[in-house]
Amino acid sequence: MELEKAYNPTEAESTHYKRWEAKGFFAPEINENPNAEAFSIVIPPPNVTGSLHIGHALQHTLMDVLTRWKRMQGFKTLFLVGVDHAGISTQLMVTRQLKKDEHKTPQDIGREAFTEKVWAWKNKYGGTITNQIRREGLSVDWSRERFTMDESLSIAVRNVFVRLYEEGWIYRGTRIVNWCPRDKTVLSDLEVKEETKKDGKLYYLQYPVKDSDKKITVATTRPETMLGDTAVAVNAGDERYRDFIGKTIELPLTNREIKIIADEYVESEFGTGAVKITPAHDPNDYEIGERHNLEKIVIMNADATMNQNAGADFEGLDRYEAREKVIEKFEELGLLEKIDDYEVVLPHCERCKTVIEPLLSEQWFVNMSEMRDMALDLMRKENAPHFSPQVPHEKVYTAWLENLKDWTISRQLWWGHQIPAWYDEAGNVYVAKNKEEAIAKAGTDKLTQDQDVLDTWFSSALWSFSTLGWNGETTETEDLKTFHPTNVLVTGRDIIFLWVSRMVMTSLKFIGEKPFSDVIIHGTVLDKNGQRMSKTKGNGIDPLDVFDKYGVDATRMTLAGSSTGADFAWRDEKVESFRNFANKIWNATRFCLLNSEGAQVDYTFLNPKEEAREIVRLLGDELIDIDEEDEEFLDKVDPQFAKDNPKENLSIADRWIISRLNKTALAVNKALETYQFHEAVQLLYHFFWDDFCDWYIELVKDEITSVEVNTRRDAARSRIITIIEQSLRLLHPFMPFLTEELWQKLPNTSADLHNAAYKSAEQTIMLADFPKGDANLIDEKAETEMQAVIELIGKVRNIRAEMNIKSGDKSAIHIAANRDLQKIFTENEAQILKLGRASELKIGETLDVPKASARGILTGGAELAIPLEGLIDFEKEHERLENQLEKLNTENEKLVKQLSNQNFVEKAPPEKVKDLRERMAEIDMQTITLAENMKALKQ
RNA sequence: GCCCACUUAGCUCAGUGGUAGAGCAUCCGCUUCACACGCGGGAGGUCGCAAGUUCAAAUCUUGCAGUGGGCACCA
Repeated sequence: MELEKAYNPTEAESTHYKRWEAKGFFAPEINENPNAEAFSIVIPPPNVTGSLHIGHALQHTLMDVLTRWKRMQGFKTLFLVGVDHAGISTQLMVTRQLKKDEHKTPQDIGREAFTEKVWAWKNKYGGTITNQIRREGLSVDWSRERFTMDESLSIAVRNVFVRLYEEGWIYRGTRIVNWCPRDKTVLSDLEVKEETKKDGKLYYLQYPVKDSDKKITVATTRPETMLGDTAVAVNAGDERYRDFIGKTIELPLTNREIKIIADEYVESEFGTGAVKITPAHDPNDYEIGERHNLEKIVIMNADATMNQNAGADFEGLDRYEAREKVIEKFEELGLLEKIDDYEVVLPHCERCKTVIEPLLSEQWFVNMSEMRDMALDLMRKENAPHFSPQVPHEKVYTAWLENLKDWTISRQLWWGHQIPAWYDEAGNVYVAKNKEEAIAKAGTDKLTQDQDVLDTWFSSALWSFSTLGWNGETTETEDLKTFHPTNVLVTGRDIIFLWVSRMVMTSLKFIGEKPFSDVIIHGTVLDKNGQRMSKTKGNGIDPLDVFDKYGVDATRMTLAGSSTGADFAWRDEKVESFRNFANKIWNATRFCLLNSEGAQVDYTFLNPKEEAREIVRLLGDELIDIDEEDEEFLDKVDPQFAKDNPKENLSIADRWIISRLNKTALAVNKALETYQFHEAVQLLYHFFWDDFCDWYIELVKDEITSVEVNTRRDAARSRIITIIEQSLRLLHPFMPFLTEELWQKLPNTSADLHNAAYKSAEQTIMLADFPKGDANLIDEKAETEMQAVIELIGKVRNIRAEMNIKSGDKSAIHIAANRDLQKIFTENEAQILKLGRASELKIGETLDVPKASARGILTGGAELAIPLEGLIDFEKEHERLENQLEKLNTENEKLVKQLSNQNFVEKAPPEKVKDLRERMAEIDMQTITLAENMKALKQ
């Protein structure tokens, strides 16, 4: 079989996903093992209006890696997908569309027609994000796809609302809220973003005191609110104002008189020490107003224009026009003391960036204290959920809960879950899960439903269980039993409060258990200059462009390979290097397939001990007395059998790569267990590229490509192809498309390679058993021996490069070494000759080479020399050796210093001291040899 | 104001109480029959600054500086 010369992701990406989805591989039902342990993840539902951004791609990759990994391990796996109705965003988007297409506002067409339009919009465009999720290769179960406004999820919302209301935790009240004049809705504190405005002003207004020629100066950043003032407050301890307390102010621009009151809140040192009090337009003033029973005058409309309470001169003006006019008038009256430059921090609507107006308004709230305590208890007693990284998220999460305020849940929108509260003609409220029940409660059918909808996060808060079938009426479902609590939630830190904490609270309250065990908080993808990506800056990275350019798998590797939890700057070069890696995998496989005649994927080629155990069984235990832990055990089984059976005839390189493979597999599993995705990526990258491609393939190349047909060659071919097969499995969770594409091409891959839970499924790598790694196959001896070979070849290459020997010129290699090393080098003679581009290898106890030789020192006291008759530049060689000597000396100095420190020798662990002594002995030996070599050069 | 994180090679980032790592970039050499999206070989860091703990600190502690983030805010 011959593959294209380079991996082309497009085709693999378009074919495999369709098949996986069509064959039902993503659904948990594919798992045939009735006792399989469950593993579940729910996706943080992206906005239905949204399209994929790079942050999604990161988050989704991590979830899919975990899911695919667990699925391959035989877990009954559910990766639940769904989208969020995203109240405000969606409503704004459709409103914009309506204006553009029909020049109408939602009010023009009415609530019913408008929501119909939104549904139509949702049905038409809502699939954008889900199609992009398919493009990413996510192994989500589409048969369980959910939408926050699905019937069952909506029922859940209403039931939760009713129950919290009945228990007294949801209430309707009049409070100062965050009002967005542009979206014309209230927002929760979490949807408000503070921004510093450097060119703000602080206005000093003089208020005349009644029956006096005195004036009190108040400072304010929002002078227009003075039209709603109902008091001036000072601190009772403030000498300056003591006599004014209880007196009356004639409030300019209005016909009102307001009192001067004393309140602790006022800090005498700040401003003028006197504060104008506007209870209807400032949260602190509201508090003061409550304490002093002040009138609350609302002076603005929903769009932040002034209303009639502001007076005829101001009614209809925008708040900023009103501000100017108030100042003008104060100036005219001679009551404007001064205007200072002042840095103000203003709340903005997170979505539309409009300055928030604090406004007195009647809204629905949830008092979270009970659920908050449940969540805090869970953290205290079970340390759940476990955040990863734990620092700083656990602390931030806990601190936020501890200071939790009531949650404003009503929104003045039409798109969302309409609040299940009805009012009779007298204005009495009846909260019920539907109109019929409300009628029953009210005893009349003359009811109107509350016009507002719930905060989008109210339904999201139920996501972990509402998606599994719980809706308050149906409270036990098979899915809930099987998949709840979910295992892990992967999300960004910006929604720890908005979503994570609220899911914990509602889940504890309504299901009686946590929604998930672990929370992985991933980092933020920044642009290449380390700046946050934003639409306004236009510095965003479109993942779809990256997919097109480099392939989905390379993108996934890049994302998973970034340090878990840390922010990182996006670099196309990084994706490029993983694109190259994908191509490397492609070509390594291509090479093996070009030489795959007679080969088959067969794991016993990689597990000689397992095979040998079988031999023992075949031969009968009584014939041989062996210890399976014995390193030389294979040889003792039956030397002749081993010789005849190529499966047993493993070279150092074979045992080495098998050892490396198993170490890697063990480490990858461990890394994933602790959510160290980048660690797993590094391990796989280096195993495959450095160990497997750079060394193993090169070492066995001649054997594999031999034209002579024999069982030994075929065994080598099977071995290398089996290593590829195992590597592809390890890589699959990260690079699903490439690995499936190649796996399908390997000889002899079939459903037999599946995890036992998927035996009936059609063959696919995504159901293959994930390699655990076998500690018994780790062969430290082979690794040490291989290290010696690698070191030797490296030294030879180094000499050849530094001495400018042409790659076509072959030279002899002379080696002096002890018996152990001699044996290793002899066993690998062919490979050393090939990779060292050598004509001959002379191995002995001592070196016997001409003066015109380049020398090298190896670990373990071995030396090597390359005779370079006529080629050697003595000056250059001397310099090269001098360089090496210098390095050794530097290291030696450190060691001498350390080892002559009595404290170190006495207090450091003996093993450490021994290591250093050995290293020093090694250096001594090498130094002597080097010196001799240099001397020899000069003779 | 309070809290937190980060500061390691030119760039982007790993990393562990015990001789500093990767990718990219850079330099040298290779059309070596899987791959130039490649191969081989180099160069490059007193691990932000200062002090402390320790036999030993890039790693732990404290302080400082810079950068970024969160929370709370005074009219």
